[in-house]
Amino acid sequence: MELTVRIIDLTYKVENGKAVIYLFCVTPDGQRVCVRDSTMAPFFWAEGVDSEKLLRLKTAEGWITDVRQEERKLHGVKKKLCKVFANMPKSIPVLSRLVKDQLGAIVYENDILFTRRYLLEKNLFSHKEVVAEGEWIASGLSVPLFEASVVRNGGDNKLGVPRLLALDIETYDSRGRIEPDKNPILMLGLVGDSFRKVVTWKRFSTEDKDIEFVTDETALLLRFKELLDMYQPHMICGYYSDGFDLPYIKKRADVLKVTLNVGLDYSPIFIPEGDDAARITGIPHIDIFKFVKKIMGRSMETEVFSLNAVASELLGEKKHDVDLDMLSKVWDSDPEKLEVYAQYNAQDAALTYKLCRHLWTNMEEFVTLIGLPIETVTRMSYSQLVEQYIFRQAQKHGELAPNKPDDAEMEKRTRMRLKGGFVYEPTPGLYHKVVVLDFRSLYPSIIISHNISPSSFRCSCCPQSHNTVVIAGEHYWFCENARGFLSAILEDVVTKRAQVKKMMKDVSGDEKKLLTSRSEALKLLSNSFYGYLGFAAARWYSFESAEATTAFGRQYIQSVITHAQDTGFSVLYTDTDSIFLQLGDKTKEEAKQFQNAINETLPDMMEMEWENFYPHGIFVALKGALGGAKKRYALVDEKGNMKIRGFETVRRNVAPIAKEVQENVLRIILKEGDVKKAAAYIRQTIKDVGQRKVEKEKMIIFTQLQKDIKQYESISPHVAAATRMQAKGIDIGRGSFISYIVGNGAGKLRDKVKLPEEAGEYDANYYITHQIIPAIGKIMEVFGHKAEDFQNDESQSDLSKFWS
DNA sequence: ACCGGGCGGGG
DNA sequence: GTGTACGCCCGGT
Repeated sequence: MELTVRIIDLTYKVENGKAVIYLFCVTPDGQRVCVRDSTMAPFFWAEGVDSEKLLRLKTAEGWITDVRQEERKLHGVKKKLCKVFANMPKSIPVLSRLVKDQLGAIVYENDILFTRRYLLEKNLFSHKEVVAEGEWIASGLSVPLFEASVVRNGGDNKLGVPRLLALDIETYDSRGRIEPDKNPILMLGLVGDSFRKVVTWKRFSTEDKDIEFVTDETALLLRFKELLDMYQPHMICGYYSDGFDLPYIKKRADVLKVTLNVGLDYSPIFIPEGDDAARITGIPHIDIFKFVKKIMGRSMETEVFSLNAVASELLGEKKHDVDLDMLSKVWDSDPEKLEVYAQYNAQDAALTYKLCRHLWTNMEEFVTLIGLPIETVTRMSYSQLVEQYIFRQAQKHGELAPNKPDDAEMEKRTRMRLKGGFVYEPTPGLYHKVVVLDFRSLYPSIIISHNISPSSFRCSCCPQSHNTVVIAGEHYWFCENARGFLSAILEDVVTKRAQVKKMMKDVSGDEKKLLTSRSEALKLLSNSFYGYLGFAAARWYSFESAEATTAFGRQYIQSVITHAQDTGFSVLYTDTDSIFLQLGDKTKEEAKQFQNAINETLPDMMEMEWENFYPHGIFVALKGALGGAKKRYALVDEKGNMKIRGFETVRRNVAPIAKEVQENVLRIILKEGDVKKAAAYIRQTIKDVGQRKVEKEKMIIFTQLQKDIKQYESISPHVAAATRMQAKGIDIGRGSFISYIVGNGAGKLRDKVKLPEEAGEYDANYYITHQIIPAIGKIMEVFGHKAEDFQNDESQSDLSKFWS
């Protein structure tokens, strides 16, 4: 019979000396089943050795079972190879080493995980339809088992919405230390589809029917298994559950000698070394933290990936505000107060559940793009995603995967330094009628247009090619006849994305969300190709390709600069892929004509886009800053929107008054074009601050403690504030938010720090010289003002009256 | 500038 | 599991 299912997880076992694949699957109606396939043998490739010799090779555990002659390409070059089959996956590293060392052969693809090899060889994709031919057999698993003689790709239909369960635990902790061997799990929160539960083992009165009491920690662990068996999740998720929740649960089960055989094959939770994926056989586990940090983080605002920060940004929802450091004390001596902690626990699980749902389409798009299981894909870095994607395509094209670099090669590669994009430094000043144009996806489009690939680099057929770029006096050219493998793949990704974007125009709702996620996944993938080429550990590493990509990029932007100047535009600033033009006497229409003219000279894949037109903008010098010139400008468009880059307005540890003054100064200059008014406004504000007419609230500096108070060597203002908070009985540690005011008084800054509620008068002089002046100084210097102009005038003498 | 080491998340 | 994260920040030189 035939069975149509979607793979969600897979593993292999050795049975009677043979590797057997177990595919954990979901049927179209949501049943969990397992498909067993014992038809594939592990193999690797060998070059430069004959079959006879190979077949004689044998070790105690491993031997070669078969050798077949086949042809494959490496970087486009055809090779005659031996496909070497072995008795077991684990024999592969041993045997391939012997083949290399004793027989002098070159070996390829001898480090491919067996489950990945299986999916590649059979062209199967996780979460997409697969068809198995075979029959149901007696199952030793907790789900039905199907023995397959054939498993094949069933098309592009995808997994429906899976049954999901989020988990979170609260633990006893002794003075902030996590000691799973000593301290028990106090609460277990589970949230699923119309499912919510907190299990705990100390009784307190509550109205919440989702809170369930058990006798002790052992009972809590057993209840966890029961609930898993009852709910039958397709997947489970947690927040940093690879590094905390699941290892903790596993450890407690070991300590208490509880059999926690939650795997669908009755195996226990598997915790690897380090903080890699915690696994439950047959139930994929997603660590939301990992996926957010590695993949989604790039397109997010937050720099902190705590559950609270991530949930706030993505869901607009926060964790419950409870004092977690008190949990252990409350547990010991005041259990009636435990309810808030149970609610906190449930909320954490709920946020994790919602995040997983929110990010589902993003995760699934990557899964169906790469084809590997969700458990793997959600933990991969960009370069791994690119590599796995290339690997899958290589298979289709009969291309071998190049070997990973050895230690010596790695070292060599890490020392290489890439020259980046071209920056045309702006002259500080106020500018009017600024047009910004930028290249759409500059690097991907260059790689495609110039056929940049290891296989097309310095081909022998077109040395006179005009597809050449010169780097340090050397000619780099790429073939004009044969399509390079990597650039062809990348073109395919970009083309797919264009199709998806086209489709997006005609749909809405869930379908639109799906296509948006697909487009984002394809964009992230295509934008990562360039970085991948220069990534030291990459199989398809090509420093020349990476170098050529940035070199062509510099060439393009420089030619745009020249062209712009020849056309009579004044170039203000450029960086890598964007150019800022001053219109002067010219019109926007002429700038558009210029843009069109540039586009006519560009290859098809490349395009200069109209970013925006800005009536006014200022550019500020950044002398003395580390790392050379940085973007520091402010522009205002016709709708009045300000585009501000590189000013400290965004920084947290600056007083609101300084942010306010800076924003207002930029607004007055950009929108009203009145520098005198801005200067007058600054003088007035400084005067007001000097006379303390500006309210205290605007002087509160807000920051976060990066480590525990004791660990600070020097007492900076925020540490002094933290110490004061601690003295008041507030529990302060790493991550605590600190707010303070610099008060009037003598001595060092740290002696003047006051908490907002205890502060009397603020130190006006400090706020003027250390907050306001730095925020506007660089801007006003552009207009010939010196910082002292604002400090030495009458406001300062007014201020002096208040000095004691 | 260049490196070596340590950390993130969780309680 | 046919393995050995990775990128950033800090402090020292």
